[in-house]
Amino acid sequence: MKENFARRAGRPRPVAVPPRPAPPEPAALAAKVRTMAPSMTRSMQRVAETVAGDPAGCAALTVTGLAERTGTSEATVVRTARLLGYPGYRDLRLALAGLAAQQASGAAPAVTADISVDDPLSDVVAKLAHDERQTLTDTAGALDLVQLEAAVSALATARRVDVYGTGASSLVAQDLAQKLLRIGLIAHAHADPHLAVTNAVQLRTGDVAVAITHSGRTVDVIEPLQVAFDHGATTIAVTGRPDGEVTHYADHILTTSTARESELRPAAMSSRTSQLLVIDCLFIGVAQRTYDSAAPALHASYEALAHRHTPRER
Amino acid sequence: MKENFARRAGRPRPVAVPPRPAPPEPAALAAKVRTMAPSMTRSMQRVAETVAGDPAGCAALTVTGLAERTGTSEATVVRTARLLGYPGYRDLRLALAGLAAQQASGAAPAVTADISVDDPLSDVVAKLAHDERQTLTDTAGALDLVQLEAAVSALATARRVDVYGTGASSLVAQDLAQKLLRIGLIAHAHADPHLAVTNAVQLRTGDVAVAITHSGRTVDVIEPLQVAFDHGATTIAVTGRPDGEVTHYADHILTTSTARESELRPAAMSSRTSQLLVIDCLFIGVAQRTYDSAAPALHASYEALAHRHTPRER
DNA sequence: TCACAGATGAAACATATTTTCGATCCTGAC
DNA sequence: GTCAGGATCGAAAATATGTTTCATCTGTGA
Repeated sequence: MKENFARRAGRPRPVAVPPRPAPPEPAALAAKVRTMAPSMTRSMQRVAETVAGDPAGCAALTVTGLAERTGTSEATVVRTARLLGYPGYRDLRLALAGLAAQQASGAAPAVTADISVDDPLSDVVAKLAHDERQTLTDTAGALDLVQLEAAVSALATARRVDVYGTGASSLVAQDLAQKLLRIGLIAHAHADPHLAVTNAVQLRTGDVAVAITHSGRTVDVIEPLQVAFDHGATTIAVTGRPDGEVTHYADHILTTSTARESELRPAAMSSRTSQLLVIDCLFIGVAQRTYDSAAPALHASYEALAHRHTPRER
Repeated sequence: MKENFARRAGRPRPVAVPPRPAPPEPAALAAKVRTMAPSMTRSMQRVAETVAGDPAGCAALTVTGLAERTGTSEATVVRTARLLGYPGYRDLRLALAGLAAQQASGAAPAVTADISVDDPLSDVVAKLAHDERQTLTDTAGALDLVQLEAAVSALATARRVDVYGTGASSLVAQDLAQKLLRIGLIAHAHADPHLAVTNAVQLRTGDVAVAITHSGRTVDVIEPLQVAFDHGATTIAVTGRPDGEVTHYADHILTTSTARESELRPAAMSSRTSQLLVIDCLFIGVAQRTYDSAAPALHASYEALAHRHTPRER
């Protein structure tokens, strides 16, 4: 377009700045259409209305397509675009795409409902993602930084770390243990309650036991924690119920948040997300405090895994 | 080429999914760039980064302009657009305009600084939560619903389900298996690659094998999936690399998103979040389709656990 | 070092947009 | 009624833009 002017300038014409009275608008396009409508010719009005009525659809059309759809010609479409303040149809189209995107992103609050049996998969995905995001926000907001700090300090200096979790929480427990192992700590996750208790007996002052239970009332997790507590270990509870029985034997309590649940959305989902966030915070905190040993350890474990991958493709 | 490989592995596969199911995304473009970046050539990466970094600016450029700005050629720009899932540059440009509009209209601009060694814990919590939220949004936006639907259908009617995952992904694999078991499916997670292969041999048509690997190149996971594939099972890959080797043996590919990573924030974190979301979607989808048997099963497993909790307090 | 596969850009080619220009349609005067 | 003058409009030419081809280049493994 710049080029157009340049080339066209076959005649002297000094440096006259083009009129350009209206800068291209972002989204107030419908308004513009309404203001301009009276000064438009019939065909142009048809184009303008079509465009204002279905930005998304029109953004997908070429000049020719839009001309056909409105029963006019390409020239008219371009003229309309000019009248609306754009240098040409191309730019109108771009603005249209923007408008469509805005409309689409604005029209997404309908996912707060519960997941039901006949929801299409697209809704399931949106709702799940939304819920988990909500859970993360809640958890992060409710985390007690003082408790977290204390828990991190205990872990960072621990001689040995035991983690207890059953059912869905056992995966979280394993995750924590795996991560701590990777930065050189001696950590173990116990899913079997008997072994957990057996091992808890070994713990003493300076060791750390972590119990992960959403309900705060899971016997299989409370028992080993109590044993560890009684043997002098520092105990940490990660639970959704800061008043649950598990907290009786916990030096530090980290509260995970609870989201609304339903038949199709069992507790495991959002509580797991919440627990994992807490675990990650613990891990990063510990890694920071033991950075000198953690960094090489992380590197080493990465290197060790490399050969388990097929050679690069590309 | 994906399709080629699948076919080459030679076995009568009835209805293949349409070759180009990837629909152009509206706004989850930065995410797409990140997932695809590793499989891009240098010049293409330059283009992708430029585009992701300044959507508004790039939307104003023509192919030639963008080629100049990135120091590449028009051909490369078009190739990049194609790789990102658009039919051509024109459509990428349109998407860019949409993205720019969304960003401009107050949508949260990415303010993610990296986590560093001396961040206070409060920052760590906030950054982690923010990142995971971002990951969820990206994953949900990039999930291919057609593939998801197909995967769900396969799982819902499966005689038996095997899930493969190693390292951090093994936890996700276990999670999926646990969940499916709870709604009455016969599912098993294999962390040991030998046992996984041994068991994969048992699979046949009507069975389903799921491989979970972020890198898409984890041998221990690819091998059992290939065995399952060769034995006629329906295979599903949950991976962050839609072009990884694992996809050669996958009937359905579910792409997890990749977030920026750093020393203190190992891959495991956001990829795990992403994988779990996908897993949950699969689970809910299956539960919906098998509702009549799933609902009582869920209830039964809940009841069975009740006595493992201490009697209600308060 | 060589051979090869893949990456890259210049230029040919195809498509989309803009402009030109003549046909048509309206309006109002006679 | 009809005719002049001007506004409106679209077909098609002219131009810009996007896409494809193909030869060259670059890096990699034997």
